[in-house]
Amino acid sequence: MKPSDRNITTALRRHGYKLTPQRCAVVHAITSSQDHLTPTAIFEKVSQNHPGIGLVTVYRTLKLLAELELICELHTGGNCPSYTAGTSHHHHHLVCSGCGKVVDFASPRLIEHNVVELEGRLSRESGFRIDDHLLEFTGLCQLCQKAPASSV
Amino acid sequence: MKPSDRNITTALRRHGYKLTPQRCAVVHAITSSQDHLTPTAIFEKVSQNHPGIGLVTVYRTLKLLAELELICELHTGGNCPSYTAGTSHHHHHLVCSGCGKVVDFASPRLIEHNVVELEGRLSRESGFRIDDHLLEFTGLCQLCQKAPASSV
DNA sequence: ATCATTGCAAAGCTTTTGCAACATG
DNA sequence: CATGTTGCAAAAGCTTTGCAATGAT
Repeated sequence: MKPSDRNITTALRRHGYKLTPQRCAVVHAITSSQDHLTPTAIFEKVSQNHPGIGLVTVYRTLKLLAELELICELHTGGNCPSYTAGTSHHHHHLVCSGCGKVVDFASPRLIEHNVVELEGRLSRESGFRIDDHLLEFTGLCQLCQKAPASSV
Repeated sequence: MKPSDRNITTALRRHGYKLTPQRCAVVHAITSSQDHLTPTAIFEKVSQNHPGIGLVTVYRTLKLLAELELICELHTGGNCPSYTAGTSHHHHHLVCSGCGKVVDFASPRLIEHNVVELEGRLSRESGFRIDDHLLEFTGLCQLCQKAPASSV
């Protein structure tokens, strides 16, 4: 079991949840991928090593992990959310509008600094209590730029 | 008909689409609201003045308008996308994680400037052709802060 | 008059819920 | 062993598609 897996599984136990093989498998599927995966993709990945698992269990596990903020839930369009390892540590997104690929990047200090200041201003003006921020770029990845304008 | 409506409707005709009362109604529902509306909300709004309309037509119209970039499609979580007037051009979002309310704000010049520079760097490093960006803050709006921790 | 558009109904998806059987701590 | 968890099946969303009737240009 990878260290990142262990972080998550011990967190689960700390919160009083039981550690089932299914949960471990879902956790591993997420931590062992760099990409953002949809529930169905995770289900398929898990099914390879763990044939009996139910899609329902994947959904329930994802919901649980996201609520505990042990994984990151992202909505980029399409019908499904997608999930990725790593919590709220400020990584931001670069989303390909062609194939849906998502690349994370760390926000440079300069931006973070300005964003935090902006947060303060917005909070004062709007009355919101701001908890988090996300900077997202959309465009076309290298492959999709080369590809002839596909049906998408 | 509001000027913003006219912009959109003439754009539709320019693209060779017919100008039906249903389409006008959907356009008007969107331009006459400050909020981001879900397809169902738009359907209900339109139904008031236009009882016969089908939800299907609303979906089709939204899809069309979003493809032509005459309205802005936003995914914030929950199961539905939401739509708002204006293209995606540089307004950013403040999303309440309690009630889902979305407030737009214009990004200050300082941020835009830094973001554009970051875009260049990311583009070079990742090979993406970057088309747009979105800065999104999440938090709790004033009402939800006051509300006793609800079921959400 | 023509061809896009509408609305209905039905299908397709993703996601959630009810419940008996099961397995973890 | 007790309770949380699983998996099936079925329900509940939201969204799309097929098709005849309608209506804009």
